[in-house]
Amino acid sequence: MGIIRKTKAVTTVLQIFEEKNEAKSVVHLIELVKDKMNKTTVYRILDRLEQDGVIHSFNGKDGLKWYAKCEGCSANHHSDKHPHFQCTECDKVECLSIEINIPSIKNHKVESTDILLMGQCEVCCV
Amino acid sequence: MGIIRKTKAVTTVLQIFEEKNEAKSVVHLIELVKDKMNKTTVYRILDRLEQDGVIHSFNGKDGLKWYAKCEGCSANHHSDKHPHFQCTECDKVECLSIEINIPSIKNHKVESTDILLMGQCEVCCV
DNA sequence: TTGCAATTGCAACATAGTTGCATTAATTTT
DNA sequence: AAAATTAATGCAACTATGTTGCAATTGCAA
Repeated sequence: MGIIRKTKAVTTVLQIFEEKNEAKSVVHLIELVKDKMNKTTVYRILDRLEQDGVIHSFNGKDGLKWYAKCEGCSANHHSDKHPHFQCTECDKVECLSIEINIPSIKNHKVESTDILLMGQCEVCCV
Repeated sequence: MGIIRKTKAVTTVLQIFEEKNEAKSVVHLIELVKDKMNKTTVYRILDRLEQDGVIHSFNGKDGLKWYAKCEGCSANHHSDKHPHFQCTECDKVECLSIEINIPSIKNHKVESTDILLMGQCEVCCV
């Protein structure tokens, strides 16, 4: 169904994604807005925004759900194909615009991929 | 520290992995042995087996933790580098022995990868 | 077989995420 | 501009996954 009404809560969540082009875990998001809304609301807003293709989700290295807004996102073309990078030191997650070539696998039909690269980010690399 | 004693519980868990070369989610494993041992024990045995390199773990598409035993596993060479394939229809997970080439990323140091391919397996492909 | 440390069971806890339902607030209708 | 409609929210209770402390048990070495 997606977003129908632009409420204060929706605006608040969207602002967080617009401020910085960085992925956020749901847990972190809930913490960020805990004075302004209920955690249930956060979960529901994220669902709706994802259905509308405004943001996309993926799993972090800890198994937690992360969300990010990025260029590739739109209602039709859910950009669930690009890889993500999570820093093992500062935990920051970035969307990568690189293409990773997946060889075809015998008798299998690959429909989507979930690729998380881990290591040291620009800041922690030093 | 790893496995020191070969208890009944350890044997039971190992048998499950030896029977069939297939990955299992922790939830499924707990269900399989729920008459024989406590869930805490299952978690602890899996931890120890992983530390010994007898099995390895990774995240499934649902964010759940999965474990598998496979050729590449050993105490030193924790084969956390190979990709996995999860069927979107029957949920079965397989270890893939293919190599996926990761291009180098500017100012980042990639240390490990977590690659899950999703689609239809051999059986569900028809 | 005895003793000790590893292992297990259990209960209680922690955290992520979901559900039902009454209330509130955007948006549409009049 | 007020009323009506219904999406969105808050709250409490719940489910599921996973962890911890501690007492009881068991594997193994001496």
